Amino acid sequence: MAEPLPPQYSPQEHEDPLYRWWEEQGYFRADASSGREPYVIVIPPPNVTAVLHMGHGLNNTIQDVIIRWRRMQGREALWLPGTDHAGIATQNVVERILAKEGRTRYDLGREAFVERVWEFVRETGGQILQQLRAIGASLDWSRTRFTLDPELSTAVREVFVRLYEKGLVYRGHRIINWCPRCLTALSDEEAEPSEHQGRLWHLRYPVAEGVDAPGLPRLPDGRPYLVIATTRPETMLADTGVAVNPGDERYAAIVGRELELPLTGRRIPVVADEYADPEFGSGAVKITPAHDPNDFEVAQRTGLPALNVMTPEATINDEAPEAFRGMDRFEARRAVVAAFEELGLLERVEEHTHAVPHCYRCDTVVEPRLSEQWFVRMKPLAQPALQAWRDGELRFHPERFGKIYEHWMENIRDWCISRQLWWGHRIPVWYCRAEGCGETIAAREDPTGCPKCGGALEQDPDVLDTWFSSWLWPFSTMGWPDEDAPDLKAFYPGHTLVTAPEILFFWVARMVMAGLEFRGAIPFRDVYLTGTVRDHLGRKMSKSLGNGIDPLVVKERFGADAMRYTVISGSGAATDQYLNYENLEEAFGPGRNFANKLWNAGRFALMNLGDGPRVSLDEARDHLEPMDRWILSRLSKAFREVTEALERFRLQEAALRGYEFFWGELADWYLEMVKPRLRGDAGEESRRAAQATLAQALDGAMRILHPVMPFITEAVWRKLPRAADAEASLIVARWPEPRPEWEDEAAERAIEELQAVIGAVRTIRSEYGIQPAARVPLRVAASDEARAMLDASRRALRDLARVEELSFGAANGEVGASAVLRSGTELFVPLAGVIDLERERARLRDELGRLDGQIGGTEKKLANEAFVARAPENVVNYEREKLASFREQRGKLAEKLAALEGAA
RNA sequence: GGUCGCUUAGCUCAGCUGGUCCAGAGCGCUCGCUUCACACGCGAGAGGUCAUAGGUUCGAAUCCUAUAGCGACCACCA
Repeated sequence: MAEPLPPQYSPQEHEDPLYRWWEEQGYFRADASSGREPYVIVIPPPNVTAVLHMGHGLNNTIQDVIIRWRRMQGREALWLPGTDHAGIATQNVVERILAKEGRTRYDLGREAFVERVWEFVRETGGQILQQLRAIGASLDWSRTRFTLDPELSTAVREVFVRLYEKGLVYRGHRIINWCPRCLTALSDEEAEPSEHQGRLWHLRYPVAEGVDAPGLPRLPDGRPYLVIATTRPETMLADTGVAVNPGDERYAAIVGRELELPLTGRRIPVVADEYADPEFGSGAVKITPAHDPNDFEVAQRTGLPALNVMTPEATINDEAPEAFRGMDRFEARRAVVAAFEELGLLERVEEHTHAVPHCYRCDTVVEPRLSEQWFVRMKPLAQPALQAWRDGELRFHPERFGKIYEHWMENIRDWCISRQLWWGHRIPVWYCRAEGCGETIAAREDPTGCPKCGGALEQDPDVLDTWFSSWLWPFSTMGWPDEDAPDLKAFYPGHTLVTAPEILFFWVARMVMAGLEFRGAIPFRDVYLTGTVRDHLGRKMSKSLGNGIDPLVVKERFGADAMRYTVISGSGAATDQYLNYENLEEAFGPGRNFANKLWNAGRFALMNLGDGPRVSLDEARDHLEPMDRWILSRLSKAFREVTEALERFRLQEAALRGYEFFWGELADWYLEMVKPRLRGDAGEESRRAAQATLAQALDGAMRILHPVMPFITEAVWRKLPRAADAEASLIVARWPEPRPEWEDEAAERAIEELQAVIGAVRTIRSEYGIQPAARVPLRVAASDEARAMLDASRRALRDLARVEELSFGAANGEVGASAVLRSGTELFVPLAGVIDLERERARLRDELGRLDGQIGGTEKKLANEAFVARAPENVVNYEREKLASFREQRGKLAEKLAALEGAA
């Protein structure tokens, strides 16, 4: 037979055509009317501007493994794809492009800018979906969604209006996180704290003229003063009070009196509030209601006014003294400190490390700012979502994330959902402009006039937080709010969500809330949290560091299967994975090698299983040998273990178990043992039994490995002789169930004994340098049971251990090497005639002599007091270790020599 | 500051409810192999005080306590 296939698997040749074929055959498409039990995963929609990176590679491979497995189990499997419009992120990208043209979004105006973003999205958006095809993701492309699709926008609007009508959406003046660069509000989750080496300035506020303040320290001019501490001195310009603890004796006398706020000429009162901690600093705290959330609350309790001294860009506005107007906030900080110092009002400055929030999109320092925004009241939504977890309906993998979820849910705060952006879902709220009307309406359909007075309406200029559409994703993608939509009925609620722990609060928790609120059911039962892909130095992979790995480059060099195997076998749930971007071979070579191993098993099958239909196991049943029963037993157990691992979301374990079965059991042992039978050495019946078993084992191995390595397994599987009832494609082939009737403990023990004997003989061969081609005699002393097992396996022993002749009985004063197995079986390999004893003895004596010389030399060196005293400690230790190692080697050599010299 | 996690061969990691793990894999390393599927391979081997100190137990890498180092998340201490 001519060489049928090249000895190296070429993923480039097979992967994309296979994917196209699967897609054309419609295997990815879910049928809402099949009536089969569904299994649903909705993709965490990547940003529409995203390009594939390893994080996506990991996350989507995990989802694909799960969905492929469930599809093979016969479930109506739906994995729904789509992208997120990603408000700030996308707007920023387009603004940067405009900036290169020297323009801003304001130059274009709102309408033209939004159109420009759409253009950008249409041209370059969604390429990540194409890239997901390349790594084998079996997504149902007929159901691709985008968060700004008309249907999804309808859902967003419906939800907003419903919540508004229920009083769960409200507008209010609050301190929010403001990004002075993006010029928008951010949610608490979007303001990311990072450690910052800052300072704590202690400032003196003198009491107002005529206020008596016994017990306070005094300035040189005799006026008493209070000391307050701040990390943001520039905000003192907006102070409207100072708070002390009501129980603080030191300040009891001046509560209700006034202070003179330096630099401003304003007088501000001292108020009593629990917020002031007597233990911290001086116990007095400045209150800046417009620039700090806590101060805002204090002000509400104590009736202090709020004064805003900053523009949206975070420069000082006209509310502040003239000297500071127009300054940037950090410039103002320096100026304020300098002014205090000049006035002798700067008490002291401390170094102070604290967490400063930064914009998660542009990393600008966030400025807390008083402004009017829309909020969702979260407590009523959180309660049932928390209960779902407590009742065990919602599960996290790994479990510990449940507690994190609980903690967040218990301490949930209202969600700021308005954004001062242009790209996104416009807030469906209109204000009546008619004098004295003041009507505000939230509407499902654009209104034409004020329902109350008929006056002209103006729509709220803001858009909704991106996550306000994302939290509806599990059902907005399925036709909601149409409760009769077929997809919604068939595929909601779904089953599993796979995502990064970072967005547990942004997204996961909110989806659970939305699912319960609007559909009365949680959107998924299992939440699998992925780890982070890092480089070999433990850094997150990022564009700016240039330490990323492009999955498509990996695909090109190693194949998508190699990439998939690497990420699945390389990390468990919420466990970070370290990949060296400078050494892709190290990271992905093993996966490629494994794929190649599978390929070659396919070649082997082609050469040995013949062209006809597969020999069935039933047909061969009466001629199965122990090795056949062994591999079938192992196969059944692999089916069970891989399935159990998948059920417990232990994908890594499933992949490694499949690897071990295929390579360590099937390829290393069964394939080798069965070769003579396939050649026909043991007759036609034995040959057919071997063919049937091998076909079965390869078939099973391809099935359990398919979810992890879909391409190579399909490529191999379709080459195997076809069983009578074979499916059209491995992707829809039935997931195998354990076969108790195959499990055979006696066969397993027999083959284990055989493996141990072969291993021992190989060790002896290797140690004595016996020529590979040379065959050795073997004598075994074993229990009757072991003896019977081995006797039945003479052929395998002859081939795998290159044993000339197997006999049973003890050694009898002969020259040779012996070994004792764990089972108690003793074996003896006579060496006379196999190796040139005289030469081997001479060689060993030579080596012994050389070692003795080295040992002597080292001993002498260590006996030298001057050396031990003067040489560095590590050098002396090195010599000692060397000596120990020489002695060990000598011992082994002496043993070998003794064996060669035998009893004589 | 609070909560949680991690610390096992040179490297990256498995070891699930304590007992065939007198510790396993992959990579790397050493030695030997063009053995008729595969050198992206085959065979053999070296290499580990399971972070440290106590404790529970007949028995602990596995449970408990403390300590150290690393990491994550949360947090308004100005």
